[in-house]
Amino acid sequence: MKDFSGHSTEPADKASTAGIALGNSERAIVGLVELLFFAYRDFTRDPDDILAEFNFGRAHHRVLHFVDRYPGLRVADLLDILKITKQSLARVLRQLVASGFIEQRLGEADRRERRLYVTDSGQALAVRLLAPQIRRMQQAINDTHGATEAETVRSFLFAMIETEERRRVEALLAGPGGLVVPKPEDTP
Amino acid sequence: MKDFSGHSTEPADKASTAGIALGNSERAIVGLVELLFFAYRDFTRDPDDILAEFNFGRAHHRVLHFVDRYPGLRVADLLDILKITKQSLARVLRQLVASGFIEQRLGEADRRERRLYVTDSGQALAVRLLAPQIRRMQQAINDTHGATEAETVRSFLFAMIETEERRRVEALLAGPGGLVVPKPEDTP
DNA sequence: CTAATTATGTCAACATGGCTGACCTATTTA
DNA sequence: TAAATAGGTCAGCCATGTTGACATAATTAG
Repeated sequence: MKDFSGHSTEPADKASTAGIALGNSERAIVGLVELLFFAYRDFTRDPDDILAEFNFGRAHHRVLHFVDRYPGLRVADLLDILKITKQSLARVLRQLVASGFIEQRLGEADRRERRLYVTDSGQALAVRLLAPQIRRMQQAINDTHGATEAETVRSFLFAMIETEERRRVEALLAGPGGLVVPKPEDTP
Repeated sequence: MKDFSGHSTEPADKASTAGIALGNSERAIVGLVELLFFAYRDFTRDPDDILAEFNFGRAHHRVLHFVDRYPGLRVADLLDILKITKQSLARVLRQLVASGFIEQRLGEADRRERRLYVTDSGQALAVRLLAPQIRRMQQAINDTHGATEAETVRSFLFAMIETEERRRVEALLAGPGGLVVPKPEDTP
């Protein structure tokens, strides 16, 4: 293992901008931060191919999923869940309704509301999109065995990563020097 | 608790599209899938305000972070980590170099390579962006105590969610009926 | 009963950050 | 010397986020 970076040797004392410096315990956490990135990267990748068949994107997926899971959801509820603007939601929701995956019914008690429900085809698509994510999550949980808590979390997040990618991520997280400098013998 | 949805009563048998049906164990996993969504939603939210000061977005954050953590990274390595195209990377990388947050040096062994390094200001920004994520992650780990593995993961993901949001997320995950139908007494 | 509030929708314009496809320059390697 | 590799660049497209302004219908408050 080479110590070449200049960053890894200094304890990030230069972080004067916010008055924050990284200590040893903080640096240990960074690996988890990165694992969460990789986990989410691969987790969201699964449904994208299916969505492409319908010319849909992730925004459609999110809407369809939550309407499927929580039938009768109002637009306001969705805005609260997704934390996006009404206009952004309207665009994808309009397409989902036009495509016959979601339908709107007037609220019985309050007729200003448009309660959202998936149609049969909407439910079929929702389940199809959910399936690979459940599979990956299930496997991640199963792979997470016999460990203390931080290790459980680490194991869980790692198992969320695409199988073929794990080697590389592991190498990367092995520390600065894991991925970079592929030919250390050439350095003069 | 009311049973009103029509979806929650049926075990999603209609998922004939992919030949997949959700069983009870699968449905139990869906909550984790949603927790991961909420966790990542709030996790990525933190640095966005800081980035806005510099007219940067998440794409800049990712590049800056990985270059900070793994100094000497090559463009090809970044493409592999981020899983985006060369053109997408080039856009944000160009801005980061122009703004003086990242600098490029020719590879010593192979002079086709442009090794990437953060400047002092680049490191300062990287640390500043990382700090709230470390804080949240640290707290999520700390809050995850005394539990079996699936519960540890659940606890971990839940603790990743913005504090004020947890009540609502908890209510939502309490099952169909948790968030929707706010006035059940009005239904005829 | 009128006025304010609420739920929702819509138009227009803009920014970010993905993508494809084509093409170019150095440099290294076969 | 030719091919492969690392990287850059231009041009255009698409998805999805943003603001701001405004409209309609229904409910609720005074």
